[in-house]
Amino acid sequence: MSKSRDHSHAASDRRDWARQVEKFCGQRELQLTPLRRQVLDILAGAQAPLGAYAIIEALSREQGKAVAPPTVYRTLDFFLENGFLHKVESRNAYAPCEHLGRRHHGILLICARCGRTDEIESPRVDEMLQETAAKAGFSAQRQMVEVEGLCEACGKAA
Amino acid sequence: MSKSRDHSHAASDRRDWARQVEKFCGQRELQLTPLRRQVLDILAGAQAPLGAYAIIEALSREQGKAVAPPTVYRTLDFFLENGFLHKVESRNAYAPCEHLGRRHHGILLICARCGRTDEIESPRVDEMLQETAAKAGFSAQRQMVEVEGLCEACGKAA
DNA sequence: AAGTGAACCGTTATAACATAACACGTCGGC
DNA sequence: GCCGACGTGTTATGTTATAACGGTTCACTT
Ligand SMILES: [Zn+2]
Ligand SMILES: [Zn+2]
Ligand SMILES: [Zn+2]
Ligand SMILES: [Zn+2]
Repeated sequence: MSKSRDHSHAASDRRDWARQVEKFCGQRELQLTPLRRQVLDILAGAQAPLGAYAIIEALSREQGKAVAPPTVYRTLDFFLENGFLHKVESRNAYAPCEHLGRRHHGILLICARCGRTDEIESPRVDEMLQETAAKAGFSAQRQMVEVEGLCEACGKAA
Repeated sequence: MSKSRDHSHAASDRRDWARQVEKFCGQRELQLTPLRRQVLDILAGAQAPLGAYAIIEALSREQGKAVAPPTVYRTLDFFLENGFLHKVESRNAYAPCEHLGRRHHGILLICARCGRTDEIESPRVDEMLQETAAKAGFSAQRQMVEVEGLCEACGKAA
């Protein structure tokens, strides 16, 4: 079934992500505290990027008591700073980085129908973007590329 | 001084934008009402993309009484739907489209220092993005490309 | 002329997203 | 024992966006 390079978003992928984050934290001496692990699991268990408040709700359910926004935002900051997560700017949501450990600019493919995202990398796009910006006298530092459309599954369904 | 293709963001550019919007509304029988014209002028008078609440404040000042959010958001929707404005997703702000009348995906260059934006077009980037997405089984419909860095002026200053 | 519907705008309230500021506990170095 | 770094809890607030309802105008119909 699975080709060498697929974009299936199976639960196994996300579990993999969680394991890799764990590994990275070990390597870099970052503290993967109980709270962080809990948020990690919530994110790993989601099929699509979650908003901060969705995480707050999930966490509150699990803990049986209300969790306040700063608690979750701090955790998200930790993940973002360490490159474990990308913020989906057009949706105010947070998606696991699918290329952990590689220095990269992600390109996010966002399905308009099912809401799932896929992250791809393209050095060529990155380069061309740099160049194109440079032609306008602009020196690029950071880039955000989000593409909305239909994922493979939803494309077939439609 | 000015080359055939510059990105100066002079006040004249933005005034030009306002005139063109006016023209388009005439051509397509879109109503450029007093409220819309007022918002248009506020946007045209800004040096950098404005947030909705900045527009609300400007409008409230001009009208001498409080203007409520829906009033402005509806106006923004009108401009967005007709392609007069781009939303800067990474900043929750709204920037004049610098390529009115052309069907295009804008690439926004956002200066981290002065906050101004420049919109450029690149069919090559667009194509490559389409292709790259297609390779992942994804059919792209809309794309948001935002690049943060230093504009020409700020680059020289630094 | 009265009736109808679309487009626009005002108004109130609320939802959704995000951060400031301060307090407390733990742990490791000194 | 003291200190500072780090992580978390808590309260309050700031920022961005939309829902829902009402009223006016105007073009079009009957
Ligand atoms: Zn990534
Ligand atoms: Zn889909
Ligand atoms: Zn444009
Ligand atoms: Zn600048």
